[in-house]
Amino acid sequence: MRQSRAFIPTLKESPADAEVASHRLLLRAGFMRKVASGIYDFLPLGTAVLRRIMDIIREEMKAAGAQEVLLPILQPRELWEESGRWSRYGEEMMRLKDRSGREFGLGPTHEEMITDLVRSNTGSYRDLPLNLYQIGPKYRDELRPRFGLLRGREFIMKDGYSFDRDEEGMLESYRAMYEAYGRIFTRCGCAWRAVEADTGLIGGDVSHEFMVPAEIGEAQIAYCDSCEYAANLEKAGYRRETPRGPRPDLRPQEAHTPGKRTIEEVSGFLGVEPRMMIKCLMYLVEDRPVAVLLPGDREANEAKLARALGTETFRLFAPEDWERFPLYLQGFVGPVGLEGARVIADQGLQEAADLVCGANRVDHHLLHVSPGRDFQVDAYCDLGTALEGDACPRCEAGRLRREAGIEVGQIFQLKTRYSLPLRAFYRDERGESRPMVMGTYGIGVSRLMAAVVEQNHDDRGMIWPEELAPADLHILPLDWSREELREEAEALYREARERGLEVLLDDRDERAGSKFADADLIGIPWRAVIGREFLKTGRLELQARRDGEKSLLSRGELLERLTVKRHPAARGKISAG
RNA sequence: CGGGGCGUAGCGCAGUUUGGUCAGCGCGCCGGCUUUGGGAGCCGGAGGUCGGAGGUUCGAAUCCUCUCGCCCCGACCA
Repeated sequence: MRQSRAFIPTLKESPADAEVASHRLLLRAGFMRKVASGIYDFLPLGTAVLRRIMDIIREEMKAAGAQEVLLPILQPRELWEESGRWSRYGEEMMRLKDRSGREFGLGPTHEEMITDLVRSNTGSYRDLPLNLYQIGPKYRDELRPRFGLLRGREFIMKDGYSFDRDEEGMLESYRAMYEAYGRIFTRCGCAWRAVEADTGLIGGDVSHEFMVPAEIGEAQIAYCDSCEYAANLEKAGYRRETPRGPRPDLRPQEAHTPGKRTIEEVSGFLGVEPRMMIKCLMYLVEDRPVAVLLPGDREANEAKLARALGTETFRLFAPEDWERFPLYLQGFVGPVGLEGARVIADQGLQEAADLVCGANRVDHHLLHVSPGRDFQVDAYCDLGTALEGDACPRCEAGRLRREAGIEVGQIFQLKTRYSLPLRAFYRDERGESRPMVMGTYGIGVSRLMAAVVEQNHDDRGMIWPEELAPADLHILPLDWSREELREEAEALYREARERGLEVLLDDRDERAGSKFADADLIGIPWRAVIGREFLKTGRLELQARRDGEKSLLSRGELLERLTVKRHPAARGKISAG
């Protein structure tokens, strides 16, 4: 590609509304442009990178036995009624009507569509297993699109679905996808981590997320510094230490705590460590009050709470709830003598003794309280959020660490979550009808592109990993008006392309500084500089974008070196478009 | 949806408090000359219904009302 004719509108200044590196650099380097909140055009360079990511995905999917399909974005309401998600998906689904009033949704995901396709075209155990995937745009009307490609309303996604005869088969499909995902993210130049993930109430019981560590990541993960354990914070377990005070023999005793409502205030006032207190949170669960108990130093984890309660319709008491239930005194609620509320407690309190909690009387707390003896608990569950430094739930020695990450993929063991309601059945060897056992596997393709930039940039621009770069070589003749330089650049351009390299030739009549600045911004991994050195010695300068390392080479040596570096499989078929 | 902020040329911004030489600056763009290893200099030029609608006024980018869009924080989130 000749840069003079390429559509690469770079910007010297950052657009004002770009906060994170990937967003800012992708705009500045002319890879994309914003159309509306959370909606972007991909320009030629951005498209080239997406194409390379998709090529990697296609190769790995093919190797893992999956077949590519392409399903409509426009999905009829009736299908979503069948799975119950037309109403459940809520405002996040973009909806529209055709001229005759028929309703459609723009696909946020394709479980219904794929299940419909498979159920009506497979009937026998001989048709299974089946693993289908597609790559295309998805639509989610996010409450708050942000960070450019990291949370958009229209984005490119690879979504895949496996259909097996039974659970063992599904586990096999799941494992194959897990491994393929690891290869994909590695080839994309990412440091990544697979973590155990929450499935919500929808997706069966086992799920993994693939996380790319990044400061600006919206997901929080916990991992063990000693073993392989890693989990989304919503799911992360930890080994509990039971808080037991020195006097479990004493009976509860009231203490005057004037105006002390928070754990911190009471702890300071009474000189008791937060972990020796009972945090009592009032939740409104399906319109009824529930008391949620935790050790005083723990935050409640609402994803875990949803699982424990078996519903997602709950909220922490709001001001109007405190008014509606005047029996409960904000700041002084406690489980002892609490009336009219279910009580669920974190497992960490199960064997605890001699703690401090609210007395259900204004300005008073209770000392020497022991669960079980002084109050009843309806259920003990895992409700707390893991903290940095907690003991690992899997191994003896490990401590948990926390990290922020960008979720670039997630895989689910769906089992029969969709095949039952959508009646995707097959006949087994004995002619009996059985539901297909499914898995679903997603990769945020456009988000992955942004995640790669978050991990691969410096203050001057992006630094593309070789497999994803929009080109393999960037040729910079520093003075286009000098014929010798021009001729050498043209020769290199021609010969590099003959060797199957994708090349960007900066044939613009620009000054050296501008060419360097744009080249740094765009981030093609290898740069051939043709300038002063060539005029003096006939050598070219090969520079690595990542570390700036330079070597002086003849044209032939330079070509040889790059041809060897080039990944043989992924190149050469990208130039269309 | 709650809180905060912002819409003025392709991009970045000043001007709005106090209505009247306020249609401006830098970058970019076009033309010319000089330059040419890290975003050059000089000269000349094009480009804006000041987000939109309505109102107040002799007069509105500026004041008022409504509206649309965008960003940040929060709530929420396969």
